[in-house]
Order: sequence, then structure tokens, then C-alpha cells
Amino acid sequence: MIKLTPTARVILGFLQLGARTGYDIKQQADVSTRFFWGASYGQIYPELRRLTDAGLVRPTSQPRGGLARTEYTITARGRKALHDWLRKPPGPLLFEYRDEALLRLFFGDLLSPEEVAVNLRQAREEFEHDAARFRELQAQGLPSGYPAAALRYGIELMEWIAAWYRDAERRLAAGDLAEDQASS
Amino acid sequence: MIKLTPTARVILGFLQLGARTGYDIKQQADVSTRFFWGASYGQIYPELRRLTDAGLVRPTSQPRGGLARTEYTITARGRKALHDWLRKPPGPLLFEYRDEALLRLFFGDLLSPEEVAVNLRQAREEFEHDAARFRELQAQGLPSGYPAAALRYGIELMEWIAAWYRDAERRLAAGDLAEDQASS
DNA sequence: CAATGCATGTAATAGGTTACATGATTTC
DNA sequence: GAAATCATGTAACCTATTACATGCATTG
Repeated sequence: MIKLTPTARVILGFLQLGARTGYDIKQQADVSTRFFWGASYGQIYPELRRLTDAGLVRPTSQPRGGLARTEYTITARGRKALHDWLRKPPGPLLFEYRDEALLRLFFGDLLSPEEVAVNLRQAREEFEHDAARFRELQAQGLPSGYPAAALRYGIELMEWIAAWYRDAERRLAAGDLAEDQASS
Repeated sequence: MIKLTPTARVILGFLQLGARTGYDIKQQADVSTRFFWGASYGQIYPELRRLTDAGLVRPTSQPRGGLARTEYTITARGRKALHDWLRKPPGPLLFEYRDEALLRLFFGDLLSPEEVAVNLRQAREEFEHDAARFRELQAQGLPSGYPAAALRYGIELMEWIAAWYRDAERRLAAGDLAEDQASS
């Protein structure tokens, strides 16, 4: 079974969903998978070349007037590799979570409770802001089906996190955050 | 204001909380910040050298018998840099989220509903498993205070995600996942 | 005709993991 | 005396972002 690099997965997926150029893939990813799976030009173009060499995509020159343009289509091999990964990815599912706000909370003992409170509020506001941005995307009504479900996940996740911080602020003020006992 | 690299933040934080050696930092991070802020030897040791050169930490040779050992203490400059970052990080708070399960859901149109259902179940089970692992850590009663709050965050996040996938399974079976309308 | 959008691409840099190598000490 | 733990470190590799460079086409 062919192993796809992280970026190859998005590329093949978007190609099969109708994307044509590298530019196109980037635009679509930016308004959909971005928050849980990004892709930059610095990854996309070199990867498209590797996928071409591996026979998973096929490029065709499709200039628009004098504007050089390369359209890619997914090959049978590419479709198979994509489908294989969609059903049984090699290795455990990749999940990465990195959160500076949480790290600052973790080191809360090095700050005064007031300073921690400021940090919690700031984190909450950022996540609220993110949730609002996602809600706008949703209101524009663009996605439907599975992409809509993923967007919904993003909104609800951001709102859950914001709510968690809101609750942490409350607990801090009530004096039972830093003294938390492991609840049984 | 001194800019700390991502790894420098964890290192300085753990040093101020009492860690002594590079090995020590790694052990402590592995059972606490790991899920939202990891650190590997390949990062820690070179970074300790850079921090030494920058005057943020001070190494002292403290062999245990014939075992070479270097204990690090944070300097006044180091404490200031850490405290500055804890209160006002340069730039927006770093937040990274990467989720292969969600990407597979996003491309659900390329699979049959049955295959999507299998993926959802698999994802849910993985997150349930993670939650259980965190719960064990918590049951061992090791952390208290802010570290305990961060662990609690981890448990509740994993459980929230698992619940989201459980609900997605239900909606898929009911036929209103892939046909989702943007709810107003 | 200026600004924006379409389109491709590279170089520098950053940040990170994994695997390996080495060797002492402690515990069973 | 074998296995696990303490301890340090590096080399190879992977993945990714940012900034830059280039130039055509479209829209106001």
C-alpha cells in the first residue's frame, strides 16, 4: 500500500472533489480544512511534482491566454491510494494539539491569581473570536454535506474551549481552580 | 523583550518549577504537558546550550558517582524572560490543531456511508481510549493546582471529542449528517 | 491605469521526531 | 548478573511556514 505524505492527502482529496490547479487547492483548503489541516504553496507545488513522478496525478498544460496554468487530474493509481488511506490509514490516526494558552495556565504558579485571570480572559476572547469567524463562514452557506459537518465541528470545538476558559475564570475567582483535588 | 523559542518556554518553566537536568525536564513533560506541548531530547539539549549562551540558564556539573550530570538553574535574566512571556507573549497565542480523523470525515463523499460510519467509530474509540489514559494519570493523584487543571482540560477535551463523534455516528445513521443544512 | 486576483515556483528558515550511540547506576 | 533507569548527546530526516520573485488577466 502506497504511503501518502500528509500534504498528499489533502491534494488528492481536493483534486478528486474537483480542484484543478495548485492555486485552486490552496484557495479551497484555506476556507475549509485550514483549521485542522493546512497547506501552503511551499508544500503543494513540490508535492504535486512528487505525485506526478509517482504516477498518482497527471498534469496537463491549460494556459488561460498568456497565463501559464497546469491542471492536474488524479489517476487510477492516485484514486486507489486515496481510497486506501481514507479507509485504512497506515499507522495510528495523526492527532496534534498545541496550545500556548494552556501552557501558560499550566505554569500558573509562577504568576499571581490576578495575572492568571487576565490570561484566562484573553484566551477565552481569542477562542470566542475564532468561533465567530467560523460562524461567518457557515452563515455564508457555502459548504454542505461532510465539509459542513467538519465546519460545524470547528465551531463547536472553539465554543467548547471558550466555555472551558469561562468556567476556569469562574473557578479561579471562587478559589477552587489552583486547589483542585483529583475528583473521584 | 527576549523572544523565547517554543521549547525554551517549557524548559524555563520546568526549571523554575524545580526540574534540574535535561533528562528531568523530559520525564516531567512526558507525564504532564505532553499532550498539548511536547519536548524531545533532540530539542531539549541543543536548546539548553543556546539558553546557556544567552545567559538565561546556568549549568553546573553535578556528577552522580561516575555518571556525568549537568544541573541547570534559571538565572535572573531567564526568570524575567519567562515571566514576560507568561504575561504578554509576543504575537498571538500559538494554537495548532491537526486531526486526521476529521480530514477523513471531510472527504466522506468519496466513501460509502457504511465506510464513513466505520471511520467515525474508530475515531471515537481512539479518543475514548486517550481520555481513559488521562483519567488514569489523574487517578494516580500526582498533580495538584494548575497542572491538575491542565490535565482536567485534557480529559474533558478528549471526552468532548469522543462525544462529538458519537453524535456524528447517530446523525449519520439518522441521515442528517451528510445532508446538513447551515442551521440559522 | 491601478489594484486585485490568478498562477507558479523557490530559498531560507524553523521546528520537530526518530533512531542511534554511549555509558553509569540502581533494582530485582 | 540482567534489566531497567538515569543521563547526555548527535545525525538524518521530515514537515512546514514565510518571504520573495515573476508575470498575466480582470475589474473598477
